[in-house]
Amino acid sequence: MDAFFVSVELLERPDLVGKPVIVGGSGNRGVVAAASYAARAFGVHSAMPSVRARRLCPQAVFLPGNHQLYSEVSARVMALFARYTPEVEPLSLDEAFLDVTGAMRRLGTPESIAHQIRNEVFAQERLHCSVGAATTKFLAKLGSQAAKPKITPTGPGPGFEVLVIEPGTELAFLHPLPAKALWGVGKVTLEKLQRIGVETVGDLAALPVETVIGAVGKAHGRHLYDLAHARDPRQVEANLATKSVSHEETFAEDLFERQRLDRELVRMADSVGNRLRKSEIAGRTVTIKVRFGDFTTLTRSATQSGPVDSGAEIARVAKTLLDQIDPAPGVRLLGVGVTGLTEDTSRQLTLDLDGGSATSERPREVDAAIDDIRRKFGDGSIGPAVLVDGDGLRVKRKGDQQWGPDQ
DNA sequence: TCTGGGGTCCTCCCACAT
DNA sequence: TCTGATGTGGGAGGACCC
Repeated sequence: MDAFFVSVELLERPDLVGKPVIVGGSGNRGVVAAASYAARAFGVHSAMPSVRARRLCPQAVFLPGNHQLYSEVSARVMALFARYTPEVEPLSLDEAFLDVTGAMRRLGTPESIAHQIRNEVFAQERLHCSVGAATTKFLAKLGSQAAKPKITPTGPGPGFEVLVIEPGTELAFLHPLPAKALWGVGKVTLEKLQRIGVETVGDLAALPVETVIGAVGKAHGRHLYDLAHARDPRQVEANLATKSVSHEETFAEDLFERQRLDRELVRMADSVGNRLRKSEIAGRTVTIKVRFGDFTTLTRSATQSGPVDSGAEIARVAKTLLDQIDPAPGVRLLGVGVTGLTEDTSRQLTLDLDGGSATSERPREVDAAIDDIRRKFGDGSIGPAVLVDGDGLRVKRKGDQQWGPDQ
């Protein structure tokens, strides 16, 4: 999807079409989630600190973003894709891989299918998308990027809309591209590659694989070398299992008090537990993440004997992990996550070696009752008592603060 | 310039078992 | 019984993606 978040917003705000619009965090610690093509002409791009974006383009209209709405639109678009092929692998809210091999006899060439999808997405959602078609996922992705509208100083120019990389032409397309275009080449890897004289994908492809491995490591080097030769054996995989569920937040101001941090942990653990139970999964490893004011970041984790999905249990483990960290320098970001996920949500019975003392474990019925109440009356209807303050109960939901704390 | 949130994957180190 | 090699899982950190 092209400038997805912004495009969804413009459906509600047609008065802003053609103007520089930025979706993202408005606060001093926020970042740009998406920028309209008019804003991009000023050098604004996603992941840029909002402060800088505002400096580059003071006339831009900032919108706070609506993660829930984008998820709903995304789900409808993904459902539309599924009418073409069951092999749909969502990559994010606004991107997906489709394996249309099995649909070609029914629907025509990949190029024809791509146009049909574009037209149908626009007819249904009034949103534009760009499509790349190729024999591998990686090349299809590069194709879709190349097909997007072009950014020029005078505004957006039309793109290819659909770009097919025909079999046999892969290397001619790939090799002139900058090495940064390869999946897995970010700032650090690019510097390592530049040290051995690599600027383009073609430069990398011309080197012996051992040289690439020497520069960036074994697994990474082998992978990049293969991509540079247009070799990408990964299949489109529908129904990929989630591997972790987490919630993290940057605070508007650094926090120093342990009591306040504990409350935030409970809030986040409650959100993570809620999402785990909604997905009917549970995980054995609880991880906390702490980022200090100077941006140094620590993680601490603990693996339990059995899977957990209860907010109270996750919070209990998270608090013991936080005991290992001194918050005195000031905590900028706090996060809680669960990994080692399994669909087996049956709870491990533990030996109570304390002679029957009360533990934090509580019957599953309590969580089940909470879930029922939330289904009927909304997420904010019930929650841990510690989260009740002057404004009532405040719980956290995914996407509540997607792009940084508000102003 | 000053850096969000939700993820995945890889590497290194260490402890422990074989 | 001790020692070294090897495999494995957990923990921590980091790079990268959208």
